[in-house]
Amino acid sequence: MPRRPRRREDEAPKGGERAEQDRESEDRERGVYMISVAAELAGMHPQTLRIYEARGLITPKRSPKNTRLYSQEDVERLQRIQELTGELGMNLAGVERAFELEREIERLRRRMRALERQADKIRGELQAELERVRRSFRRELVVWEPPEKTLLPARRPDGAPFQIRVRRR
Amino acid sequence: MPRRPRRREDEAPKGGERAEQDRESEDRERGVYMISVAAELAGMHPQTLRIYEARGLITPKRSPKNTRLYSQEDVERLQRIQELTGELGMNLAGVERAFELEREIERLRRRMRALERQADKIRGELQAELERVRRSFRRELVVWEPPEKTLLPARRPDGAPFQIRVRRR
DNA sequence: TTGCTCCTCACGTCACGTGAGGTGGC
DNA sequence: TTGCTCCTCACGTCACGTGAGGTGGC
Repeated sequence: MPRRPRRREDEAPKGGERAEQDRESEDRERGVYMISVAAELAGMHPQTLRIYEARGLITPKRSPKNTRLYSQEDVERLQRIQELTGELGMNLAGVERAFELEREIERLRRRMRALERQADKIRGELQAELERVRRSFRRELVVWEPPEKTLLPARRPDGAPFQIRVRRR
Repeated sequence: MPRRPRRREDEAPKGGERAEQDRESEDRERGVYMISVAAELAGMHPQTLRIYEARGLITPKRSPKNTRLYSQEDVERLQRIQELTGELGMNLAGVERAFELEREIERLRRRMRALERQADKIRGELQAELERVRRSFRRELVVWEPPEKTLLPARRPDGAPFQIRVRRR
Protein backbone atom coordinates (compact mmCIF):
# COMPACT_ATOMS: atom_id res chain seq x y z
CA MET A 1 0.00 0.00 0.00
CA PRO A 2 1.49 3.36 -0.99
CA ARG A 3 2.04 5.75 1.87
CA ARG A 4 -0.62 8.47 1.87
CA PRO A 5 0.19 12.05 2.73
CA ARG A 6 -0.94 13.26 6.15
CA ARG A 7 -3.12 16.25 5.23
CA ARG A 8 -6.87 15.92 4.77
CA GLU A 9 -8.74 16.60 1.59
CA ASP A 10 -11.01 19.24 3.07
CA GLU A 11 -8.20 21.02 4.84
CA ALA A 12 -5.81 21.33 1.97
CA PRO A 13 -6.95 20.05 -1.41
CA LYS A 14 -4.35 19.12 -4.00
CA GLY A 15 -2.52 21.81 -5.92
CA GLY A 16 -5.02 22.54 -8.68
CA GLU A 17 -8.08 22.67 -6.44
CA ARG A 18 -6.30 24.73 -3.85
CA ALA A 19 -5.24 27.31 -6.40
CA GLU A 20 -8.82 27.40 -7.67
CA GLN A 21 -10.21 27.90 -4.18
CA ASP A 22 -7.67 30.63 -3.52
CA ARG A 23 -8.75 32.34 -6.70
CA GLU A 24 -12.44 32.09 -5.78
CA SER A 25 -11.72 33.32 -2.28
CA GLU A 26 -9.67 36.20 -3.61
CA ASP A 27 -12.50 37.11 -5.94
CA ARG A 28 -15.02 37.11 -3.12
CA GLU A 29 -12.76 39.27 -0.98
CA ARG A 30 -11.73 41.71 -3.70
CA GLY A 31 -13.05 45.26 -3.27
CA VAL A 32 -15.11 45.90 -6.38
CA TYR A 33 -18.20 47.95 -5.51
CA MET A 34 -18.07 51.55 -4.44
CA ILE A 35 -20.40 52.71 -1.76
CA SER A 36 -23.43 53.63 -3.90
CA VAL A 37 -23.37 50.25 -5.68
CA ALA A 38 -22.83 48.26 -2.49
CA ALA A 39 -25.67 50.17 -0.83
CA GLU A 40 -27.92 49.47 -3.83
CA LEU A 41 -27.03 45.74 -3.72
CA ALA A 42 -27.65 45.55 0.02
CA GLY A 43 -30.82 47.66 -0.18
CA MET A 44 -29.44 50.30 2.13
CA HIS A 45 -28.72 53.97 2.32
CA PRO A 46 -25.05 54.75 1.56
CA GLN A 47 -24.78 56.68 4.79
CA THR A 48 -25.90 53.59 6.67
CA LEU A 49 -22.86 51.76 5.32
CA ARG A 50 -20.61 54.48 6.70
CA ILE A 51 -22.29 54.19 10.08
CA TYR A 52 -21.78 50.42 10.11
CA GLU A 53 -18.14 50.94 9.27
CA ALA A 54 -17.75 53.48 12.07
CA ARG A 55 -19.22 50.87 14.46
CA GLY A 56 -16.80 48.23 13.23
CA LEU A 57 -19.52 46.03 11.75
CA ILE A 58 -17.92 46.06 8.32
CA THR A 59 -14.51 47.07 6.98
CA PRO A 60 -14.47 47.65 3.23
CA LYS A 61 -11.18 47.99 1.38
CA ARG A 62 -10.13 51.47 0.26
CA SER A 63 -8.86 52.66 -3.10
CA PRO A 64 -5.59 54.67 -3.26
CA LYS A 65 -7.86 57.76 -3.31
CA ASN A 66 -9.52 56.59 -0.06
CA THR A 67 -12.77 55.57 -1.74
CA ARG A 68 -14.50 52.62 -0.02
CA LEU A 69 -14.46 49.42 -2.07
CA TYR A 70 -16.89 46.69 -1.00
CA SER A 71 -16.32 43.03 -1.86
CA GLN A 72 -18.92 40.36 -2.58
CA GLU A 73 -18.40 39.10 0.97
CA ASP A 74 -18.94 42.62 2.31
CA VAL A 75 -22.24 42.86 0.43
CA GLU A 76 -23.39 39.50 1.82
CA ARG A 77 -22.45 40.62 5.30
CA LEU A 78 -24.49 43.77 4.77
CA GLN A 79 -27.43 41.64 3.68
CA ARG A 80 -27.02 39.53 6.84
CA ILE A 81 -27.11 42.72 8.91
CA GLN A 82 -30.18 43.78 6.98
CA GLU A 83 -31.91 40.51 7.91
CA LEU A 84 -31.10 40.82 11.59
CA THR A 85 -32.03 44.47 11.96
CA GLY A 86 -34.97 44.41 9.53
CA GLU A 87 -36.73 41.06 9.98
CA LEU A 88 -35.76 40.39 13.59
CA GLY A 89 -35.65 44.04 14.69
CA MET A 90 -32.26 43.71 16.37
CA ASN A 91 -30.06 46.72 17.04
CA LEU A 92 -26.41 46.93 16.07
CA ALA A 93 -25.13 45.73 19.45
CA GLY A 94 -27.25 42.62 18.97
CA VAL A 95 -25.93 42.11 15.44
CA GLU A 96 -22.36 42.27 16.71
CA ARG A 97 -23.11 39.74 19.46
CA ALA A 98 -24.98 37.46 17.05
CA PHE A 99 -22.00 37.50 14.69
CA GLU A 100 -19.69 36.54 17.57
CA LEU A 101 -21.94 33.68 18.63
CA GLU A 102 -22.29 32.48 15.05
CA ARG A 103 -18.51 32.45 14.72
CA GLU A 104 -18.36 30.32 17.85
CA ILE A 105 -20.95 27.93 16.43
CA GLU A 106 -19.00 27.65 13.18
CA ARG A 107 -15.82 26.93 15.15
CA LEU A 108 -17.56 24.19 17.15
CA ARG A 109 -19.01 22.62 13.99
CA ARG A 110 -15.57 22.52 12.42
CA ARG A 111 -14.08 20.90 15.54
CA MET A 112 -16.94 18.43 15.54
CA ARG A 113 -16.29 17.40 11.96
CA ALA A 114 -12.59 17.08 12.77
CA LEU A 115 -13.41 14.89 15.78
CA GLU A 116 -15.67 12.67 13.70
CA ARG A 117 -12.95 12.23 11.11
CA GLN A 118 -10.47 11.46 13.86
CA ALA A 119 -12.80 8.87 15.39
CA ASP A 120 -13.24 7.20 12.01
CA LYS A 121 -9.50 7.20 11.53
CA ILE A 122 -8.84 5.63 14.94
CA ARG A 123 -11.51 3.02 14.32
CA GLY A 124 -9.98 2.20 10.93
CA GLU A 125 -6.37 2.16 12.07
CA LEU A 126 -6.91 0.04 15.12
CA GLN A 127 -9.03 -2.45 13.25
CA ALA A 128 -6.34 -2.65 10.56
CA GLU A 129 -3.73 -3.16 13.26
CA LEU A 130 -5.85 -5.88 14.84
CA GLU A 131 -6.20 -7.60 11.49
CA ARG A 132 -2.47 -7.23 10.90
CA VAL A 133 -1.64 -8.86 14.24
CA ARG A 134 -4.03 -11.73 13.60
CA ARG A 135 -2.59 -12.35 10.16
CA SER A 136 0.98 -12.04 11.37
CA PHE A 137 0.51 -14.77 13.99
CA ARG A 138 -1.38 -16.96 11.58
CA ARG A 139 1.41 -16.71 9.01
CA GLU A 140 4.00 -17.94 11.53
CA LEU A 141 2.09 -21.08 12.38
CA VAL A 142 1.68 -24.27 10.40
CA VAL A 143 -0.10 -27.49 11.23
CA TRP A 144 2.11 -29.95 13.07
CA GLU A 145 1.89 -33.49 11.85
CA PRO A 146 2.93 -36.07 14.47
CA PRO A 147 5.85 -38.28 13.35
CA GLU A 148 4.88 -41.82 12.39
CA LYS A 149 7.71 -44.29 12.98
CA THR A 150 10.59 -41.93 12.31
CA LEU A 151 12.58 -40.13 14.96
CA LEU A 152 13.58 -36.46 14.91
CA PRO A 153 17.31 -35.80 14.56
CA ALA A 154 18.76 -33.60 17.30
CA ARG A 155 20.45 -31.29 14.75
CA ARG A 156 20.12 -30.38 11.13
CA PRO A 157 23.09 -31.29 8.89
CA ASP A 158 24.53 -27.76 9.33
CA GLY A 159 24.41 -28.10 13.11
CA ALA A 160 21.60 -25.52 13.68
CA PRO A 161 18.59 -26.48 15.80
CA PHE A 162 15.41 -27.33 13.96
CA GLN A 163 12.73 -24.65 13.79
CA ILE A 164 9.62 -26.57 14.56
CA ARG A 165 6.34 -24.74 13.97
CA VAL A 166 3.27 -26.10 15.46
CA ARG A 167 -0.37 -25.12 15.92
CA ARG A 168 -2.06 -26.12 19.11
CA ARG A 169 -5.22 -28.12 18.55
CA MET B 1 -11.77 -6.72 36.14
CA PRO B 2 -15.38 -6.19 37.17
CA ARG B 3 -17.75 -5.36 34.35
CA ARG B 4 -18.67 -1.69 34.49
CA PRO B 5 -22.20 -0.50 33.81
CA ARG B 6 -22.84 1.13 30.42
CA ARG B 7 -24.26 4.48 31.45
CA ARG B 8 -22.06 7.52 32.00
CA GLU B 9 -21.67 9.40 35.23
CA ASP B 10 -22.63 12.79 33.86
CA GLU B 11 -25.66 11.47 31.99
CA ALA B 12 -27.29 9.46 34.74
CA PRO B 13 -25.61 9.36 38.11
CA LYS B 14 -26.44 6.57 40.51
CA GLY B 15 -29.68 6.65 42.46
CA GLY B 16 -28.70 8.86 45.36
CA GLU B 17 -26.95 11.51 43.32
CA ARG B 18 -29.71 11.58 40.77
CA ALA B 19 -32.35 12.14 43.40
CA GLU B 20 -30.19 14.88 44.87
CA GLN B 21 -29.79 16.54 41.48
CA ASP B 22 -33.50 16.33 40.88
CA ARG B 23 -34.09 17.96 44.21
CA GLU B 24 -31.61 20.74 43.45
CA SER B 25 -33.11 21.24 40.03
CA GLU B 26 -36.62 21.36 41.48
CA ASP B 27 -35.45 23.95 43.98
CA ARG B 28 -33.93 26.11 41.28
CA GLU B 29 -37.12 25.91 39.23
CA ARG B 30 -39.55 26.44 42.08
CA GLY B 31 -41.46 29.73 41.96
CA VAL B 32 -40.55 31.49 45.20
CA TYR B 33 -40.18 35.23 44.61
CA MET B 34 -43.10 37.49 43.82
CA ILE B 35 -42.56 40.22 41.33
CA SER B 36 -41.26 42.96 43.64
CA VAL B 37 -38.65 40.63 45.16
CA ALA B 38 -37.57 39.20 41.81
CA ALA B 39 -37.28 42.73 40.43
CA GLU B 40 -35.21 43.77 43.43
CA LEU B 41 -32.91 40.75 43.01
CA ALA B 42 -32.49 41.40 39.30
CA GLY B 43 -32.07 45.14 39.78
CA MET B 44 -35.07 45.97 37.60
CA HIS B 45 -38.38 47.76 37.69
CA PRO B 46 -41.27 45.35 38.35
CA GLN B 47 -43.06 46.65 35.28
CA THR B 48 -40.01 45.68 33.21
CA LEU B 49 -40.49 42.07 34.29
CA ARG B 50 -44.09 42.19 33.04
CA ILE B 51 -42.88 43.57 29.72
CA TYR B 52 -40.31 40.78 29.38
CA GLU B 53 -43.00 38.23 30.10
CA ALA B 54 -45.30 39.78 27.48
CA ARG B 55 -42.44 39.44 24.97
CA GLY B 56 -41.88 35.80 25.90
CA LEU B 57 -38.42 36.38 27.32
CA ILE B 58 -39.36 34.88 30.68
CA THR B 59 -42.26 32.79 31.96
CA PRO B 60 -42.63 32.83 35.74
CA LYS B 61 -44.93 30.38 37.45
CA ARG B 62 -48.25 31.68 38.79
CA SER B 63 -49.87 31.22 42.18
CA PRO B 64 -53.48 29.98 42.35
CA LYS B 65 -54.41 33.68 42.75
CA ASN B 66 -52.55 34.47 39.50
CA THR B 67 -49.64 36.19 41.21
CA ARG B 68 -46.34 35.76 39.35
CA LEU B 69 -43.82 33.54 41.15
CA TYR B 70 -40.21 33.76 39.97
CA SER B 71 -37.72 30.94 40.55
CA GLN B 72 -33.98 31.20 41.16
CA GLU B 73 -33.46 30.28 37.50
CA ASP B 74 -35.86 33.02 36.44
CA VAL B 75 -33.88 35.55 38.46
CA GLU B 76 -30.62 34.41 36.87
CA ARG B 77 -32.20 34.69 33.45
CA LEU B 78 -33.29 38.23 34.30
CA GLN B 79 -29.74 39.04 35.34
CA ARG B 80 -28.48 37.65 32.01
CA ILE B 81 -30.95 39.90 30.19
CA GLN B 82 -29.74 42.79 32.31
CA GLU B 83 -26.16 42.11 31.20
CA LEU B 84 -27.04 41.97 27.53
CA THR B 85 -29.26 45.04 27.48
CA GLY B 86 -27.27 47.07 30.00
CA GLU B 87 -23.59 46.34 29.37
CA LEU B 88 -23.81 45.44 25.69
CA GLY B 89 -26.70 47.75 24.85
CA MET B 90 -28.68 45.07 23.03
CA ASN B 91 -32.43 45.35 22.51
CA LEU B 92 -34.87 42.59 23.36
CA ALA B 93 -34.90 41.11 19.85
CA GLY B 94 -31.13 40.74 20.17
CA VAL B 95 -31.45 39.12 23.58
CA GLU B 96 -33.90 36.56 22.21
CA ARG B 97 -31.57 35.76 19.31
CA ALA B 98 -28.54 35.57 21.61
CA PHE B 99 -30.38 33.08 23.82
CA GLU B 100 -31.22 30.92 20.80
CA LEU B 101 -27.62 30.94 19.61
CA GLU B 102 -26.35 30.18 23.11
CA ARG B 103 -28.69 27.20 23.30
CA GLU B 104 -27.25 25.98 20.01
CA ILE B 105 -23.71 26.39 21.34
CA GLU B 106 -24.60 24.45 24.48
CA ARG B 107 -26.11 21.68 22.34
CA LEU B 108 -22.96 21.48 20.23
CA ARG B 109 -20.72 21.40 23.30
CA ARG B 110 -22.72 18.52 24.73
CA ARG B 111 -22.49 16.59 21.48
CA MET B 112 -18.77 17.32 21.40
CA ARG B 113 -18.23 15.92 24.89
CA ALA B 114 -20.27 12.85 23.92
CA LEU B 115 -18.15 12.38 20.81
CA GLU B 116 -14.94 12.67 22.80
CA ARG B 117 -16.15 10.10 25.27
CA GLN B 118 -17.11 7.84 22.39
CA ALA B 119 -13.70 8.25 20.77
CA ASP B 120 -11.99 7.42 24.06
CA LYS B 121 -14.17 4.36 24.43
CA ILE B 122 -13.38 3.11 20.92
CA ARG B 123 -9.70 3.72 21.48
CA GLY B 124 -9.83 1.85 24.78
CA GLU B 125 -11.91 -1.06 23.56
CA LEU B 126 -9.92 -1.69 20.42
CA GLN B 127 -6.63 -1.46 22.21
CA ALA B 128 -7.91 -3.88 24.83
CA GLU B 129 -9.00 -6.22 22.06
CA LEU B 130 -5.60 -5.91 20.41
CA GLU B 131 -3.89 -6.72 23.68
CA ARG B 132 -6.25 -9.64 24.19
CA VAL B 133 -5.40 -11.09 20.78
CA ARG B 134 -1.67 -10.67 21.36
CA ARG B 135 -1.85 -12.31 24.77
CA SER B 136 -3.98 -15.13 23.48
CA PHE B 137 -1.37 -16.02 20.82
CA ARG B 138 1.51 -15.53 23.20
CA ARG B 139 0.02 -17.89 25.75
CA GLU B 140 -0.01 -20.65 23.15
CA LEU B 141 3.69 -20.28 22.39
CA VAL B 142 6.77 -21.19 24.43
CA VAL B 143 10.48 -21.15 23.65
CA TRP B 144 11.69 -24.33 22.01
CA GLU B 145 14.93 -25.72 23.42
CA PRO B 146 16.79 -27.97 20.96
CA PRO B 147 17.38 -31.54 22.25
CA GLU B 148 20.98 -32.32 23.28
CA LYS B 149 21.95 -35.94 22.82
CA THR B 150 18.58 -37.47 23.46
CA LEU B 151 16.06 -38.28 20.80
CA LEU B 152 12.38 -37.49 20.88
CA PRO B 153 10.08 -40.44 21.15
CA ALA B 154 7.45 -40.56 18.40
CA ARG B 155 4.68 -40.95 20.95
CA ARG B 156 4.07 -40.17 24.58
CA PRO B 157 3.52 -43.15 26.87
CA ASP B 158 -0.25 -42.73 26.47
CA GLY B 159 0.09 -42.86 22.69
CA ALA B 160 -0.85 -39.23 22.03
CA PRO B 161 1.39 -37.11 19.80
CA PHE B 162 3.70 -34.67 21.50
CA GLN B 163 2.59 -31.00 21.68
CA ILE B 164 5.70 -29.15 20.66
CA ARG B 165 5.56 -25.43 21.26
CA VAL B 166 8.08 -23.21 19.68
CA ARG B 167 8.79 -19.55 19.23
CA ARG B 168 10.25 -18.43 15.95
CA ARG B 169 13.54 -16.55 16.40
C1' DT C 1 -20.43 71.39 -14.81
C1' DT C 2 -22.20 66.81 -13.45
C1' DG C 3 -22.03 63.06 -10.45
C1' DC C 4 -19.71 60.71 -7.65
C1' DT C 5 -16.79 60.52 -3.26
C1' DC C 6 -15.47 62.17 1.46
C1' DC C 7 -17.06 64.04 5.96
C1' DT C 8 -20.27 66.14 9.98
C1' DC C 9 -24.53 67.53 11.99
C1' DA C 10 -29.53 67.47 12.84
C1' DC C 11 -33.97 65.59 12.79
C1' DG C 12 -37.67 61.81 12.86
C1' DT C 13 -38.88 57.35 14.26
C1' DC C 14 -39.12 53.58 17.06
C1' DA C 15 -38.03 50.43 20.98
C1' DC C 16 -38.10 50.26 25.67
C1' DG C 17 -38.02 51.44 30.44
C1' DT C 18 -40.33 54.24 33.96
C1' DG C 19 -44.13 55.88 36.16
C1' DA C 20 -48.89 56.95 37.01
C1' DG C 21 -53.57 55.55 37.53
C1' DG C 22 -57.18 52.42 38.61
C1' DT C 23 -58.59 47.44 40.36
C1' DG C 24 -58.80 43.61 43.57
C1' DG C 25 -57.64 40.34 47.32
C1' DC C 26 -54.97 39.18 51.63
C1' DT D 1 -56.41 51.07 55.77
C1' DT D 2 -51.79 49.60 54.15
C1' DG D 3 -49.13 47.36 50.86
C1' DC D 4 -48.92 44.29 47.78
C1' DT D 5 -50.81 42.29 43.30
C1' DC D 6 -53.09 42.73 38.67
C1' DC D 7 -53.66 45.50 34.40
C1' DT D 8 -53.32 49.67 30.68
C1' DC D 9 -51.72 53.97 28.97
C1' DA D 10 -48.49 57.84 28.34
C1' DC D 11 -44.20 60.04 28.41
C1' DG D 12 -38.93 60.45 28.18
C1' DT D 13 -34.80 58.67 26.45
C1' DC D 14 -31.85 56.68 23.38
C1' DA D 15 -30.30 54.15 19.17
C1' DC D 16 -30.29 54.48 14.50
C1' DG D 17 -31.46 55.54 9.85
C1' DT D 18 -32.26 59.37 6.67
C1' DG D 19 -31.16 63.48 4.74
C1' DA D 20 -28.98 67.89 4.13
C1' DG D 21 -24.89 70.63 3.66
C1' DG D 22 -20.26 71.48 2.42
C1' DT D 23 -15.61 69.54 0.33
C1' DG D 24 -12.69 67.53 -3.15
C1' DG D 25 -11.06 64.86 -7.22
C1' DC D 26 -12.03 62.42 -11.72
